[in-house]
Amino acid sequence: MNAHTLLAARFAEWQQAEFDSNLCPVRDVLDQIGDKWTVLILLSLVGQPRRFSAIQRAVPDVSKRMLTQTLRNLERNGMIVREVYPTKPPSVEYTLAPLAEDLLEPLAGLLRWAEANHARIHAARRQFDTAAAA
Amino acid sequence: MNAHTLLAARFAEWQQAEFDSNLCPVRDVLDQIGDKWTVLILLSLVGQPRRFSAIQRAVPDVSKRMLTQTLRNLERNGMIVREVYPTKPPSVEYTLAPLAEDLLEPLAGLLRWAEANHARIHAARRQFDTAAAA
DNA sequence: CGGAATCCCATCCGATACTG
DNA sequence: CAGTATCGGATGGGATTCCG
Repeated sequence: MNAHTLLAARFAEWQQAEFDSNLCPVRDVLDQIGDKWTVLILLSLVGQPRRFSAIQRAVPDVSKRMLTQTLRNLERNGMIVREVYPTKPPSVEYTLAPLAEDLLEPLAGLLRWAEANHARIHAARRQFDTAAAA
Repeated sequence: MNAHTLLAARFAEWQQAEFDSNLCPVRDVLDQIGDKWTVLILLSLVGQPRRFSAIQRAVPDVSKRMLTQTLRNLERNGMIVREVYPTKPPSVEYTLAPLAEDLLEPLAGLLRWAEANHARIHAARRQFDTAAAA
């Protein structure tokens, strides 16, 4: 069963029986990974746990506020584990949970597609924009 | 090369040489598919072109405003083709472009993961929330 | 039918300041 | 060090109205 057939079939199923797009797994996962920092933070934790400030250095643009918020949300969803070491000053280490490890595989597929095709996308954009200018 | 190694390596590369997260392909694609309607609309077009109002029926909650906006954006990115038939009243048909067809494969992987694991996510959330209540 | 225009609210997110 | 609290601008997105 190829991807087309599968997706078309699943979509048809979701539509049936009072389709609630907020409950749909598609949106459930896309809402999570679609935000500004989640994926970059997850990637920074691949293969190595990191402390709060180490993540902030690895993902240069993220503010403390958004880093805290995104980490909390990831922890809530069972994607990362937060461990506090009661040293002085305190240090906190974040580790990918098995759930997130499982996510890496399909995520890698998506990112491969992104790298392979973002040139095509930008070309399409330029063409569309110059056509629209007329 | 497994997904972990690949992702860690790519992430390390992106970090080097004035990493601009807005330019990074990761964000480029996630910004696109992470919004509220894009993926659902793409799925509604798998295997069959549809007209504007047919898409709206297929994706029940979308407003005309957001449908128009999302379709424009998809067209701009070369993901769909818009064809106008000058009938009266006019009819407009939308078709998946090859770029979007290519995207279906990695997207299907992600959605499979979502369906397989959203129960685990909800369980983690319940546990986190009850723990936080104390 | 397939939009475009306008209004408006909700939230996202960054900047800044403060804290145990 | 690893946060929390607060503010305010930008953006997302729904509802409604109008149009060729």
